[in-house]
Amino acid sequence: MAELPEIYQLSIQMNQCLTGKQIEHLEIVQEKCCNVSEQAFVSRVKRAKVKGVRNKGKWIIVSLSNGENMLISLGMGGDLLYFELAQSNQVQEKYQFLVQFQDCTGFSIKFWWFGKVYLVNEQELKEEKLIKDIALTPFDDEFTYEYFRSLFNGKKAGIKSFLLNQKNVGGIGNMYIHDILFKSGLHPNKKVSELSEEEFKKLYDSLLERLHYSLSKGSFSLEKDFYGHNGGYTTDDFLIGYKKSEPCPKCEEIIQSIKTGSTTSYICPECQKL
Amino acid sequence: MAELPEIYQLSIQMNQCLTGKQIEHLEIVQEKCCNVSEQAFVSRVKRAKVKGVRNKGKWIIVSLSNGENMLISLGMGGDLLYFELAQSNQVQEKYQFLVQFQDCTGFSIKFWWFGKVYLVNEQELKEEKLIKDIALTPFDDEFTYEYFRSLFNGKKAGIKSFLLNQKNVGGIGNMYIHDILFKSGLHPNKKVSELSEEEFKKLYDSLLERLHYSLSKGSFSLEKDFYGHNGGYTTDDFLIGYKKSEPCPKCEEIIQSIKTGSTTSYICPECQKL
DNA sequence: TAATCTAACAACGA
DNA sequence: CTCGTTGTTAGATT
Repeated sequence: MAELPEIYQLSIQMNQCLTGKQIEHLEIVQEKCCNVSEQAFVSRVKRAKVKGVRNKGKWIIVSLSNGENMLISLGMGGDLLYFELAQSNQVQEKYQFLVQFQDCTGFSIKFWWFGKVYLVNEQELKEEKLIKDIALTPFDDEFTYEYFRSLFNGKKAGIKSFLLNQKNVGGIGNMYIHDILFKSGLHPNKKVSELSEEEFKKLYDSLLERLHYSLSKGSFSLEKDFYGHNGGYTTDDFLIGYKKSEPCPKCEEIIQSIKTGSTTSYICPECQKL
Repeated sequence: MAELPEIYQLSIQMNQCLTGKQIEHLEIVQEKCCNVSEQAFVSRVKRAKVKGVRNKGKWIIVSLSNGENMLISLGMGGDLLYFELAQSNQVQEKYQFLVQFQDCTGFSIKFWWFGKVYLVNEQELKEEKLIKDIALTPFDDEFTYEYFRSLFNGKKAGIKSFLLNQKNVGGIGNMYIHDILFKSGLHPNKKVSELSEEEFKKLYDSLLERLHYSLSKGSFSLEKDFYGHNGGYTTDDFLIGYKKSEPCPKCEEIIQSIKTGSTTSYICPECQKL
């Protein structure tokens, strides 16, 4: 449940808050989350300063002054929280990973289920298979309609499967997708090869509208931002997602939850036909 | 229908017959079969001598004195035939590829569906993706029972799918497999993770027995060897393969043909249970 | 009848 | 709610 709006917001906040800070120490509670040992991790980042923070798809990349990069994936969700020792916002009780800066601030990460913090240098950053093939996100400037449309050339997957594939579009997960498809009038299993130009345009617009709308409200209300504040995009803002058995806001038909491959989908059987 | 016995026999004959001969000219009728143009092919092999011929799985590799290698795949079958100009065994009427040596002998290839003749140097030979991952064949000395048994560690595929995968075992196709599995008492879809040690041993023995037996009879009777002679392993030698509706030689049950994935399988429903 | 690559998809594990 | 790996399947190839 940390998709593009949440991750994007986090990376913006982290970039503003952490840039320039010097790493003092670091704690790895769960070594399985990392690609290197705690010892190696510490020795490679100690005394380095944060050069900047950005996102790539659902990943957060913390670049350091010495060329190292911390790659953070929240997996299925979790809390990535800022703290100030000896201030009101203390370190969260449980966490798997923690960084503390010289000024006694820092951040800790608690994964909900699976998460990762990898350390890679500039060269490894380019080759790291977990992130190298992640596509542009709808928040990127280059994500124009022409670009979006061209992604589909020659493809045959179902539209939901296609959009969730991070090699096609970065940042979309199984939460915002329901409303994006509903607003486009598309069934999750509709083959991309069967979409009309009209449908592609509607899809592009819905995609941007839903994600920007959530971002504008501070992202999802059940996730916390860097400072521990919940977002303002509540379940009331969902159009049909997770609204099983409720009436469709357009046609009053009853919303259904169906199995699409290995994920669940919420659809209006009247508005989204195959 | 050119599997290990046929290909192995061909490569032995070609090695004996062609080694030392110097290439005089070459003709590519269907350029799509090749990875380089006819012009490039000719210039890279002209005047080179045949250093040796061997097989890798179902591929035939003709190595030349100048470091070049011709990689031949008969695909689903075809005729690879020796000729002597001005002798009784003339060039076959239709062919897609032909090599002629200085002594007015040569060979021509007629694919009946898809086939390939690639030209690669020593370096490319190691990297060529079409052949680099092909596993040992049951005719290789290193194909011991211990080796064979170790292939299955941690695997979960169905046994037929596993054996036809050239990355596991080289040279097996959808013809000999029917009798190999029948003789082992194994259903094609049985998971390899569920095989007993007894079954692995029986499988190894059946595998070697069936393939060596065919080779000993000159391989399959509906295929021609390098000199145009048909093999002596006839459909009468099949145990149950292609014998739909006939009685099982062991238990008299009626042989069935079933769909297994995208291939057809012949099984005795009594002797080969899931 | 037969071979293999590819894309898409399902099941499983971490 | 994730993503990678492995295996399966349908389609295409000249």
